[in-house]
Amino acid sequence: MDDKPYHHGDLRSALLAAAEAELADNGIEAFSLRQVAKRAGVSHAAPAHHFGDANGLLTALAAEAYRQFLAVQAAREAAADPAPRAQLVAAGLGYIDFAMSRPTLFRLMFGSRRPDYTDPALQGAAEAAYLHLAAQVKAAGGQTAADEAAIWAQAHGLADLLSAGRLKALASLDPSQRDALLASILERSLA
Amino acid sequence: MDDKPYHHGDLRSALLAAAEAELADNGIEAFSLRQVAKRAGVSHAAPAHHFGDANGLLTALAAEAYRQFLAVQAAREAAADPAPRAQLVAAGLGYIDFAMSRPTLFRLMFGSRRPDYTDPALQGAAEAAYLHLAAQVKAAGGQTAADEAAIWAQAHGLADLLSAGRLKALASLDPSQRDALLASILERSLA
DNA sequence: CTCCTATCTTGACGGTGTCAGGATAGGATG
DNA sequence: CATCCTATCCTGACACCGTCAAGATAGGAG
Repeated sequence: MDDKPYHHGDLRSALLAAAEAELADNGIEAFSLRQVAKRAGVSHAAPAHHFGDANGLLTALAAEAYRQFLAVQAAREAAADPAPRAQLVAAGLGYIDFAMSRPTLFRLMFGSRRPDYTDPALQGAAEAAYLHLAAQVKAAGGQTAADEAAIWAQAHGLADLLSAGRLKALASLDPSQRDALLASILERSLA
Repeated sequence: MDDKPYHHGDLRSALLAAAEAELADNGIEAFSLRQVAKRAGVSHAAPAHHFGDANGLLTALAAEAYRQFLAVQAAREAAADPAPRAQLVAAGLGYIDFAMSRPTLFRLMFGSRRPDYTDPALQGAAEAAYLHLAAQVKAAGGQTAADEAAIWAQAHGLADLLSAGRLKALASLDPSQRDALLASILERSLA
């Protein structure tokens, strides 16, 4: 039984984990800073010192989410054919995989204005994810802004619709079948 | 100067308009039912009788938004080449046009869980928009679920990223140039 | 041992959504 | 025309929320 020392030790990490769990349970609409504090076993005003305000917590969580977002894509790429086009498709599949397995985090990253994108940490993490995609597009032979927009929007659209449960035909497939179909769709957007 | 009669006359419509304005001004995160009531010049509890609760108002607003969403697409189609593939591209451009000109409504429709999709009115309006797209895809020669998903996700991804301001390269173009580029991207997703 | 600073708690404030109960208007019924 | 009746709208209350100010505590620096 953990007694509760006055000083938590690593409250910042605990609050981030509690926030992610709270977000997954109740959705971003019902997000409550006080509930997060209660889940972490701490008073309602404790988060203020680490994150400033509620949006500050969500900003830090979004930054961490962008890092995991990139990690999922990198893991997919490492397991895929090293040919540039195959790597780009693998990145797209990772993009979609993240959205489907962590839908509320994905929505926090792309569908909410609560995170503060002027925050250097978040801006850096989001920029890193974007630059990775841009580099993949260039390596695969893409040269124009249209090439970049096409593949990005294709992956993003699939990710957003699937994570929201709006593509029932694809959502009901086995992961392997679905990946094959998604890969074929992603390849359509390569010039 | 409008005096305020006890009975408003058409409070329901006035509240929907006020809600849309409030949404456009402050975003969905800061949406407040009391602010909407104040903007409509009515007490804070007046909306309850017409919409039940706050999500009820947003549900009705989302249903109306889906109708306008479809109307924008239809207007684009009417002004375009009647060939099936051109019609489908025109619908996609209307999809994106709506998202860029009414970003908060678009986010309400696709990026929020506050509207209640078990509501018959909303379900019907959203279904109508989907069926229109499906019919366009079929008319243009699409046969598989992949064809439908590909064009839908392409349009949706472009719409979502553009309305969120994440595709700066495309957002800075003239509308006519942008439409031409978007059309070429949409056509990539046609098998 | 003492102080000092970061950390956490308690208490308060205005704002929010929702519910209960009362006031009003305008049409339907007699 | 008079009466009722129901939809419409208001007032007041409640619990919850985010944020701020002030106090309590811990653990290291000197």
